[in-house]
Amino acid sequence: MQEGYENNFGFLIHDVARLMRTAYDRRMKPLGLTRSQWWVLNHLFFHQGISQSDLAKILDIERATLGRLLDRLEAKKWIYRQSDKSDRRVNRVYLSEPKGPTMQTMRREAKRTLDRALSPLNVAEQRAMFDMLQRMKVGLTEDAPQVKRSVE
Amino acid sequence: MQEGYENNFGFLIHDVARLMRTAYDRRMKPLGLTRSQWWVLNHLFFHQGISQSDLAKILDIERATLGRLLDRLEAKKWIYRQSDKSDRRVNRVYLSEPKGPTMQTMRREAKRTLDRALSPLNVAEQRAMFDMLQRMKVGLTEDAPQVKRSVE
DNA sequence: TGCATATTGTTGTCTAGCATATTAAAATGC
DNA sequence: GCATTTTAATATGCTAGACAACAATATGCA
Repeated sequence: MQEGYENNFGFLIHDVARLMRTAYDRRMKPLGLTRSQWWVLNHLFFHQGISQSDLAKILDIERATLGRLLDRLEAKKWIYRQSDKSDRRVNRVYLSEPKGPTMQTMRREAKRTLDRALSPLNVAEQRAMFDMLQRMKVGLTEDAPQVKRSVE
Repeated sequence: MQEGYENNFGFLIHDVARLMRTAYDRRMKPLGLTRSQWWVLNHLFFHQGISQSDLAKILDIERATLGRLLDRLEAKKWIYRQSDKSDRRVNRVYLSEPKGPTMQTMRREAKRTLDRALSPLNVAEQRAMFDMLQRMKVGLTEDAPQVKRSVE
């Protein structure tokens, strides 16, 4: 029962992702925002007024998960929700204000964190890795959807 | 403010790890064990009687996180704790029994999940990726420790 | 010996994720 | 035009992770 590399791969990628996340969260802490929150804000910057469901699709997380993320962001006044006039089920989400300076700081810290994480790789490797990860993601997202459909 | 590949890299690896985890968890669900729980059991198999702190170090998670993981595993009778005779602070952790068949099933499902996730890559790429991830992890774990030390 | 310091494990609090169920509203079908 | 189905958002419960603070216990040093 040796641990061949196939066995560890899943945990390795998981670890690297986790370590990057915590490294980033540590840097972000003084700002009072987590990586996920910042990622939402960042997307909102480009999609002011998007509905929660659509945003969840873009971020590829569950609507429930996003809902609570937005609760926290709304409590901190980073965003506000406004229900759609023509479809009252829909909540449209807006950035309270394009909080420039904080956004910049976050972007800078994100870059630093990433640079450090990627520092053991040369540029060609970084590119290769990015490419491979993208292909993996596509494969994995193609897998998932059939869950909903299959009623045994 | 374009999203260059540096900006997305962190989120991409995060996504891939998450997708793999959920794919695996879906397969494991019938067994009543999550990926994290299985990973703990797997390590215990090779380290019967290890202390919680040491196990947390190996798994590279917080002691608190592990403690609660063990609570759940103990409640389900997969493991038991026994306090050390010569150092009463220490809890030693044991597998209740080397539950063979379940372990095998989990291992098989882990392999299937991984094979599918890696299917977009050829063997050389898989090797390269594994190698790069390992180097990244080393770099990241070397970073973290200084946190404890820095007061200010 | 005795006190300061370090270690172990737990608890509390927070974020984030999934799944499932529920409710409200809209869209569709007959 | 009403009944059914679909969709949007929320609520709830569970796991997992981090961090901080704490009690009990060891250890080290003066």
